Formats: sequence, C-alpha cells, structure tokens
Amino acid sequence: MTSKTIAEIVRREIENFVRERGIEIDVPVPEKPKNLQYGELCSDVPFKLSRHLQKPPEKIACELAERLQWLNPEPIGGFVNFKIPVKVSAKFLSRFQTLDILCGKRVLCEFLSANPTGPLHVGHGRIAAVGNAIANIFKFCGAEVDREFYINDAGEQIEKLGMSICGEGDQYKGEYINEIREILKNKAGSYKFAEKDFSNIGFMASQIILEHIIKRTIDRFGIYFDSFVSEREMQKYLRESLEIVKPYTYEQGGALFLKTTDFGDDKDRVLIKSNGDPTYFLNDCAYHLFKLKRGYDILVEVWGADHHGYVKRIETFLRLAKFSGEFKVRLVQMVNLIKDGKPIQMSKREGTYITLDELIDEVGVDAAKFIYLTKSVDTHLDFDVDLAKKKTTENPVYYVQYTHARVCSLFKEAESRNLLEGYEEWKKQDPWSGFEEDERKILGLCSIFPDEVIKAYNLIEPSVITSYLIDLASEYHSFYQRKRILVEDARVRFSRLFVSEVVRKTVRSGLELLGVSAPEKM
RNA sequence: GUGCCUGUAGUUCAGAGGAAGAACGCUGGACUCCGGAUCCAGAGGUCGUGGGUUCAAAUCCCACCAGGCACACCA
Repeated sequence: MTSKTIAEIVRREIENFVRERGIEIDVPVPEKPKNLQYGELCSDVPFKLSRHLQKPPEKIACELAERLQWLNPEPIGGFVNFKIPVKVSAKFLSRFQTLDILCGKRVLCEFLSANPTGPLHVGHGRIAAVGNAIANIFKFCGAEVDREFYINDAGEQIEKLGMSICGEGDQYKGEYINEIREILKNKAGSYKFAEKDFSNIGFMASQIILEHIIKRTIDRFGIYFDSFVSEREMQKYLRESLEIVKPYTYEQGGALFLKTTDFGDDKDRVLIKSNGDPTYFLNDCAYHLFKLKRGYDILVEVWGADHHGYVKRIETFLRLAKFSGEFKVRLVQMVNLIKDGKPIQMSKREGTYITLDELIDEVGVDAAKFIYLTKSVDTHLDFDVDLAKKKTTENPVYYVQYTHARVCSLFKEAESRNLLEGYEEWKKQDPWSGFEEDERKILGLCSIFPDEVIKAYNLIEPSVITSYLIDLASEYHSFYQRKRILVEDARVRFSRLFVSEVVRKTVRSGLELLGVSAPEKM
C-alpha cells in the first residue's frame, strides 16, 4: 500500500549497503544536486563511511556505484551521482497527486487570522499565500487538512475601532472607516450612535469589515478557509482552560498570572487583568483548547514574525493541556514595500499602507502569490512595487506558466495536424527506449517531484516548490529550443510529446500546490 | 539591554555539512520552423568580520559588526 518515492528507495538501498558493512549511521535521503549537470539525485555517504571503513571515499563511491547499477550511477570523488534512467523514472511519473507519509493524520492549519479592523495589506498577502501553500503541501503528503481563520473580534482594539467609527478617536484611519460609518448610520434602529456604545459599534464594524472587505479579498486571492472561528465564541472554553492551568497560576496585584517561566518563557504572563477581563492570551488558550477538542494530530500555525514571542506561551498551554500531537509554528517574516527605491513606511493606524487588493490590481493574483512564494519564509521580503508594476512580463511566474501553456498549445497543434494518431497505443507498448539524454534528464527531474514536496513539507517551506518549478521550466524551454517535437518519425515524435506531457502534468501539480493557476493559453 | 530573523554577483535572492548558483540589469548572438512571454554565450564572488568543530563550513558552535522585528494587565 505504501508507495515509496524514488529517493526513499535509493536511500534504503544505500542503507543496506551501509548496514552490510556493520556500520550504524544515519543515511540521509539522496538529494537533487545544486547543479543539475551532476544528475537528478546525489549521495555523499562515501565521505561519511570513509573514516569507519578506513578507505578513501573514492573507492567506497565505486563500490556503492557497483551496487546501484540500475540507477546509472557515476562516482565522482566521494559522491555518487545518479542520472535516472527512463525505465526507472517512468515508474514514478504518475504520482503527481498524493503521497501517503501523512496518511490518516488530521491537520489543522491556522493562518492569516488578520484583525478585523481594516483591509488586508501586503504583509497579510504573504501570510495568506504561504499558509495556503503549506496547507496544500500537507494535503499532498496525505493528511486531511482543515484551514482555519481566527477572528480577533474581542478586546480593546474593537472598542478603538468603534471610537474611530464614531469619530472619537484616530486609531484607525482610511476611506473604509467613513464608508462603514455611513453603512451603520443607515441601519436605523440597530443601535444608537448617540449612546456611544463603542464596543458594540466596533463589533458591528468588525463584522462588516470581515464579511465585505477581508473575505472578499480572500476570495479574490483564490484562497479558501474551512472555518472562521470567532474569539468571542471562545468564551465557553474559558473556564475549562483556567482549570487546566490553575495549578501553575498565582495572583498578584489583583491579576492572575501563569508561571510560563517554568516552561522557558522569560517572564510570567497575565491571564486575567486586575479589572477582571481575560487577556488575549487567555482567550487564545481557550481557542487552542477548542482546537484540541476537535482531535487534530498536527497543529500548524502560520503567524507573522511579530508574534514570535508568543510561541512559548501557547506551547506552555498545550503542554499543560497534555496535547500529545505535533505543534508546528511557522513565522513569516515582514514584507517591505519598496517604491522609488525607498521603503514605504506602513502604518495601519495612519492608513498609509498598500492593501492586498491594490497589489492584486497592479500585478495580478498569480504573480503576487508566486513572488510571495519565491523567497524563503525566513527572509524579509522586499517587494518592489515599481518593478512589479512595470515589468510584469519579466516575472518568473510567466516563465513557469508559459511552460504549461506551451505544451497545451503543442498538443493542440499536433492534434490538428493529425500527429497524435497512435500516441496512446505507443505509450502502452514500448515507450521506455529511444529517449535521448536531454529527454531522459527531464523525465528524471519530473520523477523526483514528490521528493521535492516531501522536502518542502519537512522544512515547511513552499519556496522549495517554486525553485523546483523554475528549474524544470528552464530545462524544458531549453529542450524545446534544441529539439523539434512534431517531427516526421512517429517514434521520435511520440517520445518528445511524452516528455512534454509529463512536464505539463508536473508543472500543473506544482502550481496547484502554490495556489497559482496553470493556464492553457496566455 | 534581552530574544527571534537576516547578511552570498551591480540589484533581488536560491543553496537541509560535501562540486559557488538563478533571475533581473549589462555585452554579444539564434532557426523564413511546434507560441521569440523562448534559447545560447560572455563579463561580474575576500559567501558581513574573526575564531572554533570537521577529512570537508556559505551551511553547525562562539564572539563581534550591520539591518529588521518583538519584548504590555494591546491584540
């Protein structure tokens, strides 16, 4: 039932090779070499065995190569490079949809969770794109994934929003504040402005912002959530949360503290303020209790980097609540907008920020997502607005999408010229010979796609997929330029069409993981 | 001051201890052809600095330098 990836199968063979020599070391999964001229997979274990075996790595590499003849190995120094033969890669080419390494696991992926006090800005866009891709990657690995948005619709910020709506404060600025004020004023009878019930007005405003601004942008950005959970509704878990943490709390100055320092935090944290209100932290404990109650095996959190101090606190609560599953937090670094060569100072309160909607207007959904996912999550992202506006066609997303469109168009052309006749039969008969080196190379690269997804999962890093797709697109464009595909000789034609078809499917699967469309025409 | 992230080509960045890479920009080229949104070639590097671990360090550890973020009875 388990279907192993090609790299995992090779790893096991290498492991056997190592064990037979009586050595117990971790055998890493062979990887895609940085430079593709070395092949599609590469192992460096001969280096690691050298000391144990008292032999030069070169010699061990030759022995290992001998053992793995079926993979067309090339020992070079202490490396063994593999140029995967077509016969081998063919067995792995159909696995573009799912893996089973997380089979049976239930995963909750919480991301975005933007405050419902204003429109989404470009920083949110990055978290949305990353969270969405991470959820897709977990799903690809076989997990059952739920995507969740936590609505921070309680607390002081809502009251401040209410004040801004009433024109009493200047916490939140921007055109949308005026628009919401008009909407609420027209809803006669639902409340009275005169009473200055800021918290109620703010809550109503937050609902409008969520429904009519945030959700609309989310839809437009091509992202969906299985559930939206309201902070207010977590009240019902407050008492139970408090029971869980009770043994580790103390009172001081009328407030209730949790001894998070016992769990590695640098100071104790307040659960209940001296005025009796719960803190955001306590509400969040309640929210996480609600997560636990739903029986997930893995909790994935995609948060902005400004929440990093918060990880320890939630970890503490989960430990006290005896959560036995995995808790994975991925912190997404900030986005700096660059305009006229200078960073733009963004402030939600001043209303001086670029919204995600504006960005989408400028560069489009696909380009925006792709740019967000090109950089590693740990890197501060400089998003050059001018560059994105002016030079959209130079964006790498088009480079990758073009591969897909090109193959689609190629097949249309082949069909219209009646050059596909016999292709399906050929695929069933003897398709694994007669491929040339550059065709073999591309098929080999496609066959390790699932291994790249596993790498992206292990690192929780969608940019692994982005880089892979750019590499693959580059190989195919280069191939396309060198070799004419719709040639007279049917056998040659079919093998080249087959390579093209496999590339198309792989690119499509990869783009799907990133949430980017794979157009048939551009 | 403390914690987290970052420092690689002119610029933006990939590089899970092993073989220095891409894109953009620059220079010069490519089929009367299946989509030129493509391809090929060239120039361009003390991997922030200094130590340490290792057969092997851009990668791990320590110190320093620089930038960003966070350090609330805000969320």
